[in-house]
Amino acid sequence: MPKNFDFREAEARLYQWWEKQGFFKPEIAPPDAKPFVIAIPPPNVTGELHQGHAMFVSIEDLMIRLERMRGKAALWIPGTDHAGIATQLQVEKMLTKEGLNRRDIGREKFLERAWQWKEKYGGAIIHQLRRLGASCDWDRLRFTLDESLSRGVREAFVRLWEQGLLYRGPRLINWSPGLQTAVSDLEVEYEEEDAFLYYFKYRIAGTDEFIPVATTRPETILGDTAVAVHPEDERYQKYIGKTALVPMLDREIPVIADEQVEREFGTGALKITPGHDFTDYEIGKKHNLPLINIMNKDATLNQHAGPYAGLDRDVSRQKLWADMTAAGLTLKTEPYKRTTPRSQRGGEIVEPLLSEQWFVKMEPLAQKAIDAVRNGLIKIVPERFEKVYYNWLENIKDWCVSRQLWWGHRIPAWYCPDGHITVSRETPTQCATCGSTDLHQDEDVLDTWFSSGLWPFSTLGWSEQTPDLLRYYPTDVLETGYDILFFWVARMIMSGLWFLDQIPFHTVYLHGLVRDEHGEKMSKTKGNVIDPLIVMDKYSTDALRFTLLTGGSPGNDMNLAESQIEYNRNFGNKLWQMSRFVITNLGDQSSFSLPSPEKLDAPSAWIMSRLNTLVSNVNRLYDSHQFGEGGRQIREFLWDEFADWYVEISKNALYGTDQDAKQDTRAVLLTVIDTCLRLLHPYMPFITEEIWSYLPNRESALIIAAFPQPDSRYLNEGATVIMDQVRDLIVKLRNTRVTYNVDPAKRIQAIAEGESAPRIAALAPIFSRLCNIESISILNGDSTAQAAAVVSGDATLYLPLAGMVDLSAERERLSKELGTISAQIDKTEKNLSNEQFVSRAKPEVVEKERAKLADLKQAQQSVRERLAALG
RNA sequence: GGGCGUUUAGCUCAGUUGGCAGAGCACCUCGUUUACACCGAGGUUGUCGGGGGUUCGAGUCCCUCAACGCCCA
Repeated sequence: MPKNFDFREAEARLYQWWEKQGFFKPEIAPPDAKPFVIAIPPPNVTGELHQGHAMFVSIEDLMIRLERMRGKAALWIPGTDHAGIATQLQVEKMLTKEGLNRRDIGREKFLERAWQWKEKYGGAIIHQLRRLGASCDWDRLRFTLDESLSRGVREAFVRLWEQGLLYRGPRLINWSPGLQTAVSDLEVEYEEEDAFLYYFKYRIAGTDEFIPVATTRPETILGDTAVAVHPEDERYQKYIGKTALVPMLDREIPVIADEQVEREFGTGALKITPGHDFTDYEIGKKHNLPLINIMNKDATLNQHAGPYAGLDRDVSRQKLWADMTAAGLTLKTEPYKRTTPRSQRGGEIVEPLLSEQWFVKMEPLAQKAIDAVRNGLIKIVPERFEKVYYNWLENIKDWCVSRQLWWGHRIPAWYCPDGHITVSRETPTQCATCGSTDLHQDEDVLDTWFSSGLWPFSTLGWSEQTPDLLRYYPTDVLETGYDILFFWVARMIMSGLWFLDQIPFHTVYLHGLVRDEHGEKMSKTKGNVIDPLIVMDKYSTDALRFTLLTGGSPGNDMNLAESQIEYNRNFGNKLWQMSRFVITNLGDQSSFSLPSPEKLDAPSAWIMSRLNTLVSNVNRLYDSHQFGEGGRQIREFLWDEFADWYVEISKNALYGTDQDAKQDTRAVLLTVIDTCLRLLHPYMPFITEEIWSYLPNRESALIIAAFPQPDSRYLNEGATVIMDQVRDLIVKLRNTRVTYNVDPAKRIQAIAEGESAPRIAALAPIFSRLCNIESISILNGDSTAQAAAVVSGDATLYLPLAGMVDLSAERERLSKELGTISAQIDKTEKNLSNEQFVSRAKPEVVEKERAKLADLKQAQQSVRERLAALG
C-alpha cells in the first residue's frame, strides 16, 4: 500500500472502473430490489460548475450510494436543461462575433447553430459532474429538448388545452425589452433604489383648477386614462365625475373615486395607467377604463405618446418633464425610494406591457399540490419550507408560459387566417374549426420551466408508458436548493399530480446556498469564488464533498472556507494512514473472524461498543436527513477515538507475543476499518474505495458492499466506563509530565491506589505505551511525598518524581483540582437532594447522577488525603 | 405589511427524542517514538443576543424584544 493516496491519479481511474462495471445502473441490484430514484436537478447546458452543483451532487450522490449499499435498485437520472434564454444569448453572442444576428440568418439556421453549440459546449457541465464522483446512470442521460421529452411537453400542453386550463390573450405581463420576451412573475426581482417622486398638476377641463398628483414614472402620464381619488377625501371630492386633461396631450380623462386610493400617500390623488402598471390594470378593469399602450417592445414610446413617439423610456421621461415644467404643469420633485422591477437575468428594468401571451390556469393544479403536502404524501425537509410552499400556492397567479425566443419547445398551436386556434400533438394539416389548410404555427416557445416541471417523469419516458416509468415512478427524493422551490419543485409536484395522478417524489430535501467565508455571495466580480474544479485539484474531490456535507446544517446557507477543505483533506490522509497501519499489520492471513463480545479485552470491547453506537447513530441520522451530523460523527470516531486511542493501544498486542491477543486485535482493527469505510463511502467515495481494494477477504467493490447495521451484542457500557477512566488518567499523567518538564523519554514507575487500583494495574501496558509508564504497582503503606498524584474517580496514580516535583506547585495544582471537584459535587448533590429531581427525572439519569457523585466523592477524598500528606 | 432564518470561543460554524457547552482556524508550550508533520502530546478561550415562561432540569420547547439576512406582497 503506497505511503499516500494519490487522488489525482485514482479519482479518474476509480470512476471509470465503477462505470464500466455497471455499478451506477439500478440493474446491478436484483430484479426484485426496491428502487430508490432521484432525478437530478438538470444544470443548464450553458452552465459552468459552481459550488451549488457541488453541493447537490454531494448530497444526492450520498443518498444514492447509501441506498445502493442498502441493496436498493438505486437510479440517479442525469440530464441537462436547454435553458432557453441563456443558451439563446450564448448563440447570439457567437453570431455577433461573426457580424450576424439571429434575424439575419432566420429561425431554422439559428436553431442549427444552437444545436451545434449545444453539442460542442453542452457536455462540459456533465463532465464536471463526473469529476465530483456522481454515480448517475449515464446511459439514461436526458436533455429537455430530446425527442421523447419534447413529446411529453406537447402531451402536457395539449392536455391542458383540452381541459380548458390554457388560454391565450392580451394581458399585462412583465416584458424584458432587452431580451425582447415576456418573463414570468417569478423571473422579476424587486429592488429598492434611489429615485424621485414627481409632483405635477392634473388640470380640470374648463377651469383653472387642478388636482396635484405624484408619480415615480412621469413618462407613463402619456398613457393615463383616469385620475383617482378617495371618495371621502374632502380635498378632491368636488372633482369626482369631472374631466381632467392629460398634460401635453390634452386628452380628456375622467376623475374617478376609488376606495383603494391611499389618502396619505403623495398628494392623495392617483394617476391611473392601466396599460403600464399592474395595480392600475386592476383598477382600470374595475372601472371599465380604456387601456392605452404607449410603449413599443424595445421600450421606446409609440404613436400614442404623441410628440414623444420614438423616444426611449428614459429620454421621454426627461423631455416630458421639461416640457411640462415649461408649461407650468409641474410642482416639485423629491427624492424617493422606489421599488424597481428588474429582470432576474441581466438586471435590466422590466416593463409591465400589454401583450398577447399563453397562460396556464394554475388554481386547480395548485390545489392538488397543496393537498399532497398537507396530507403528508410529500414531506418537505426542513419542514419550515412547507409554510413557504403553501403561501405561494395559495396565492398563485396564472403562469405566463410563452416566450418570444427561438430556442425551446415551440408552442404546438396553429392559426388559420380566420384566427382559429388548433392545438395538437401532431402537426395538423387543417384548422380544427374551419378546416382551412392555411395554417401557421405559433412563433413562440414555452418557458424553460414548463419542460423542467415534467422532469421526474419525462426523463422516464412519459408520455409513453415505458418500463422505466412503470418501475421507477414515483421517484423518491427531490433534492435541490431552496431558491427554486417555486420555480421548479412546486411545478413538478403540480404537474406530476395532474398528468400522472401520482406524486413525483415523497420527499423534498432543500439545501442552502453556498457563500464565501464571510457570508458574501460568491461572484466573479467580487473575486471571492471558490472554484470547485480548482479545490478538487488541490485537495481532492472527497475533501470538497465531505466539507460541503459536514460544514453546515440542513436548509441553511453555508459559509465555505478553503481552510475547511484543507482540514478534510487532512482527514482523508489520516484515514489513509490509519488504514495503512491496520492493513500492514494484518500479517499473512486472509480471513479474520471477530471474537464474540465476551472474549474481547477492555480496549477492544470499548472500541467495538463505540463502533456499534456509531453505526446505529449514522443510520438514524441518515434516515432523518441529518447527513452532516452523520459525517461529523464518523470523522470524530475515527480520528479522536480509533486513531488516537485504539490504534495506539493495539500496538501492544500486535507487537507482543500473545498469538491469541494478536489475532483478536487484528480482527477488531480490521472490523473497525471495514465498517467505517462502508459508513464513509457515500461521503468520500474515492479514498474509501481505494483503501477497500487493499483489504483482505473483501467483497468485489465497496460501492456495492452492504451498508453496516449495528450489532447490539457489542454494546458494552462497562468497558466504556473503564476505558473512559483509563483515558482520563492518561491525559492527566501526560499533563503532569509536561507540568514538571519530565523528559518524554523517561520511563516512570507508577503506584496505584484505590478500589479500582488492581484493574488499573492490570492495564499497565496501555499506560506504558501511551504515557511512558514503566510499571504500575499497588500502593503498599504510605505514599511518598516526593510524588505527583493524579486522580480519576476511585483511582489515584502516584508518580514518584524525586527532585522534579515542586511541592508547592503540586499543592496548588491539587487545590485547584479539589475546587473543581467540590463544585461538581455541590451541583450533583443539589440535584440529588431535590426530591422533584429524584422522583421525576428518568431513572437512568438519576442513576447516572448517583454514580457520578460516588466517583466525585472518592476523587475528592483522594485529593484531600494527598494534600494532607503533602502537609 | 406578512412569513422565515440567524444570533454559541478572537474568526467560521456544529450541537433534533430537553440531562456536565463542542470542532476547525488562530494562539501558547513541547515533541520528528518505524500509520500519519496533510502528524502527535499538553494548554488558553464562553453573559449560548436581551427579558420572561414551561420543566426536577433549557443552548435546545413556548412568549416577547432587538440586530442582521432572506422570501412573499
